[in-house]
Amino acid sequence: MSKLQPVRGTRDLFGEDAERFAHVVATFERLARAYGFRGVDTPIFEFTELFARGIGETTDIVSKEMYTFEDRGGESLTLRPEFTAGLCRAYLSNGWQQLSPLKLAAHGPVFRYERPQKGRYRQFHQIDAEIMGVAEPQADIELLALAAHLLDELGLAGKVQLEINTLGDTPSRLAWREALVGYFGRHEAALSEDSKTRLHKNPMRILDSKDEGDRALVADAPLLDRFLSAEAGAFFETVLKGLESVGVPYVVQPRLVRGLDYYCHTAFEFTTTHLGAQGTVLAGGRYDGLIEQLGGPATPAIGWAGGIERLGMLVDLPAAPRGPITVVPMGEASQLAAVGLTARLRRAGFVVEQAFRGNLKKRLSRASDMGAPAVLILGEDELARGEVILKDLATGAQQAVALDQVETALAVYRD
RNA sequence: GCGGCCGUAGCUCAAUUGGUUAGAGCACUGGUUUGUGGUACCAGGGGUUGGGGGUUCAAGUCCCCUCGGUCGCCCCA
Repeated sequence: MSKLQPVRGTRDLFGEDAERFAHVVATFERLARAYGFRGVDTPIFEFTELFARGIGETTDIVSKEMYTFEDRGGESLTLRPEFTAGLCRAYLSNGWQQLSPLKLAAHGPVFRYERPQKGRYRQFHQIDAEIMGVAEPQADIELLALAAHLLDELGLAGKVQLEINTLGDTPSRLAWREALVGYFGRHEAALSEDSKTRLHKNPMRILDSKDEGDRALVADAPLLDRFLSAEAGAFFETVLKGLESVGVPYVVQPRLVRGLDYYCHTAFEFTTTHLGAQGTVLAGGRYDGLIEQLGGPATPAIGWAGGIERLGMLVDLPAAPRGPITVVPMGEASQLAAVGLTARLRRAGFVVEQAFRGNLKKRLSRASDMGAPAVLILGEDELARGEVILKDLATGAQQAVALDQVETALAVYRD
């Protein structure tokens, strides 16, 4: 291997990988527009403070996974580990309250310092959808409908499952959390080492543990139901009914929680069993308190993010587009004429490439490799006659075409 | 951050118990055909065996460190 390695956890996107990636993004952007979302781009770095306050100091993401650095002016900056905090900041910075309710769609790189694995990178990419300023469960339903629709369009309907839960409103969540701390605290000795840590940092995560001993305890752990307020319960019911109405299948997963502090009410994950340990492909939830916590007015909001690499690994490769019609000059005098012809055809809207190296065999071979449907051979003889040879590479048939009639003859190869 | 497995040409892989100049297919370049592709045949270029150190008469092969990948944990998209 070369000494020039990419940074650990990063990779170069090219060829098939790039096509899969672009396919996911293009499908997302098309659907987001159809659902009335507006595209937005925010910086890939923000003040560290934003993420620390927004996501939660004790979360793994903030406490050990951020790319944080001091710039030359002495400011502590952080490469974004997720989209939501930055979008909320933009919402407040730009006074987008006036546009509320606001539906936003974004995509781009995010950064987390984790141990890389398949489907897990240090620079990875997300598509992201957020609805800000809507307290009604209709926003939850619409956002989930978009997610499900996207996964359908990507051909993943059979490969993913929607798991959903409610984390309740703040009072119910706090009461539940306290009950969990009490319960697991009484059984602390029996907990796994990881869960002992979770007990103090993020007790709800114990519910997600894969440790067998933990699972036995989790089975008898208090459920949110007991603490769920009537309003929060009704809210969740409405969301579930909405999903049924929209035709989105789901599984209620009472132990589903989220790792970021700002979530409340609806929490969900689309998971797959096709990616090994990296099962989550798209996930999100409601975060009614976040914008206020960042110093803005109380603003209900909900959003999700999907991993482009993970989705890309699951989708079937989109059909390869037809290659370019290839202009093949032979002889020095033809070279200039070919450049002109190529430019003329490109401006006329054709997808055109030139093959100007090697012998004719080589040039045709290259055109063939690129998937060219046809080549235009322009030699000295043809040039003298004011013609070009049009050869169809699928059939092998070729014919002489007057130079000023090329566009017409190529009409059948238009996309 | 923890544990396991792996690392030979651009790609996929060979290389007896450690034993001469590390091989093959695909790809690439040239030729058979100085102007006719997808087939065939011929020839050629390409490697400090991820990197560093050690053991040995001798290391791709054994040991240590390191870098990277991968699987599981953790976490998450």
